Amino acid sequence: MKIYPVHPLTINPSEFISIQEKLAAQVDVSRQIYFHDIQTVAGVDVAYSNANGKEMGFCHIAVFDLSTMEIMERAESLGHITVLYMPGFLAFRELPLIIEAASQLKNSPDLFLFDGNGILHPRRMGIATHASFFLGIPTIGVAKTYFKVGDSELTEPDQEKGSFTDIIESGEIIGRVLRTSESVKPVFISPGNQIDMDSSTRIALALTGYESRLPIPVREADIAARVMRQKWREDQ
DNA sequence: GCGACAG
DNA sequence: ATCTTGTCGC
Repeated sequence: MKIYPVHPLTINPSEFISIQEKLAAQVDVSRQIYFHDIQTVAGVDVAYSNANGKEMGFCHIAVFDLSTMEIMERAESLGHITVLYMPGFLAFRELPLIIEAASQLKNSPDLFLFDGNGILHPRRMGIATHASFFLGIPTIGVAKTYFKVGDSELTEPDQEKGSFTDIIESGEIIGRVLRTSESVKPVFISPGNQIDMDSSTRIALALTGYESRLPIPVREADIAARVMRQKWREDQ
């Protein structure tokens, strides 16, 4: 699929904030997207391996056909991770591998789901949002743990599947605490770009099965990335 | 200085 | 995220 060269993928940390602020001004989270409007969805995740001070990253992208929920295509990439993890700057750490894998996809998916946040971020520029500028396609962020932004407070949603509460900062809904299955830990949903909050919530819920609290594409990418790492270790 | 902290 | 064994609970 085509990748848009928004900016170099290897950047000096001193430029992280200015890049996020520049892109944040171009985010559009007003578009409604319905499940029946999309045919293929990609799940993305990165697994890591630390050895003698060196860190390797393994990225896997799994594309599902929504009509059959079968995997249509996969793409992978691996390489040394040079950027340290810092809350708020996950994209600069993982994007190089993600974009490398995405560029290998033969067909462009209709939507991307990420393990991490979208606009639920100090500068509304979580990894799902940042990635959308390179992909040119709607993205949704699905985080497993809460990333507190500003003075946003959490309200626990009901235990019933599908119930959610809003995460609000300065009057703006920037994310949702969503119970994807009854009585399981909730996930934190936020639109990445080119899609609105309600559509992101609906789609994330619709893509979640009984085997995991995570949407199936994200869960699949998570498992496959670990398999990549395991095979790599066996060859070392 | 202290606490918080997506993956 | 990753390092790691057993173990409490449905």
